[in-house]
Amino acid sequence: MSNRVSESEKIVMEVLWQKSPLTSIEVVARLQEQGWTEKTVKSFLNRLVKKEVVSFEREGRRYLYSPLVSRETFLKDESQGFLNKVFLGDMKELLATFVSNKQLSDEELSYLRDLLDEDKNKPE
Amino acid sequence: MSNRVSESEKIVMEVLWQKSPLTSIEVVARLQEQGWTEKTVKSFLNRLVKKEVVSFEREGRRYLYSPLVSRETFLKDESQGFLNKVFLGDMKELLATFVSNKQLSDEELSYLRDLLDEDKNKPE
DNA sequence: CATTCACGATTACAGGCGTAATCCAATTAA
DNA sequence: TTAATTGGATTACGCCTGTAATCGTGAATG
Repeated sequence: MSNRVSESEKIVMEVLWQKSPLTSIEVVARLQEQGWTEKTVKSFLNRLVKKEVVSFEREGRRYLYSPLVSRETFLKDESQGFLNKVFLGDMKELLATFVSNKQLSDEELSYLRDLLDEDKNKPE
Repeated sequence: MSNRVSESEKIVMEVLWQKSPLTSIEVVARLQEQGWTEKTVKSFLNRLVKKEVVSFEREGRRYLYSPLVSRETFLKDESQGFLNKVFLGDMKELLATFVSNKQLSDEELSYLRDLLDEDKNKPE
């Protein structure tokens, strides 16, 4: 099992989810525009490997890093955790909070309706 | 401004949101069933006061604690933060993740539809 | 009054996190 | 071949968190 992925670590994961495998230099390149230094990114890659959410294979003296968990799995787990921790598992309250409070644009609302309609017709 | 409320600290907030003001002993009472010791709860109350999310007033030698932020505000902020950090602000992806993956029961689905219908008829 | 409680305040301490700097071995350049 | 470079591994370090223990003071008790 793997330890939790922190907020900043997840930003690194995001890069690898976009494209992988990548060398550390490539990951650094994609992150330093956002103010991250090479050292910091390398540290994160190390921790992520230790946490077993990122793997690597040697390519000469470099490593090629890849995510070990999919973004979908990660998002699903995070969502479940958020629901449980913040909303005490009360899905309705979570939905109400997102839907009201104008946190949804008209377009998002209609998108959501479509989602629900699809879901309604879904077998099982 | 106030520092972030941690996960465990939020559990203490939850108690105060249910009823307040409460003395520390009362908060302890409501939490030790869940394995928290008196010392730990007191520490959390202290930190929450320092973080300016809980206030107190003296009642003799005791303190009466009250939340300074409402549960609604807190949930809304947390939701916004979650959306931004985990889903990179992509509300549609968040919704899709919750709606699909069978994270919604039939009842929650119909509740959500009702919410949307209400919202549709809402002025502004 | 002297001693003991009760309670909040202060201090503790290990592990995680953000953010690197330093170390070391392999590689490439001089 | 020796020096400089490169890249991962190890170490650092202060702040936050979870989880208390100890301190100090005022109150209750003997």
